[in-house]
Amino acid sequence: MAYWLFKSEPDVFSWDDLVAKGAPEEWHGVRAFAARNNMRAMKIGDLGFYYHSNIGKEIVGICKVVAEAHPDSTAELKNGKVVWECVDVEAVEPFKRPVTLEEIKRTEELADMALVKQSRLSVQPVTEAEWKIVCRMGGL
DNA sequence: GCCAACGTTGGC
DNA sequence: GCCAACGTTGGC
Repeated sequence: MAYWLFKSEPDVFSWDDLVAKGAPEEWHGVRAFAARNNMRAMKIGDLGFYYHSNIGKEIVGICKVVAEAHPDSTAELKNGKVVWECVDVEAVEPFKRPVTLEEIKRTEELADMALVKQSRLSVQPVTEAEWKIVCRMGGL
């Protein structure tokens, strides 16, 4: 099983919105190849952190992949072909306390996280070691 | 296929 | 609100 990190601007679609929905959410709107390729690599059951960008700048909970990559219904075709894809995710569990970007930057073992190194990438891989450390920081 | 220009993201 | 970083687009 692999671990990931999903970024969302909370004023567009927040963790609370995902919880309130109580159903799978299509992770549409990603328009970057690196992020799309990460989604293509996902398998059902993979877990991901849910990160609030811009507002909060913190990891607030854990979600899970419930559908593998499929065409993004909000994207236009290019020359009749699908370019952008997305997975479906569902809320699993909130952090007892959010883990902020600032804390992550202060933590030596997390200095290599994509969140720090490639701040613009909206769907990122997370290593198992990073996953465990952040979960502990989040009170899980 | 390269690379300059442009647009967007996201932290500060 | 600014600006740096970086990914994409499009001309050549």
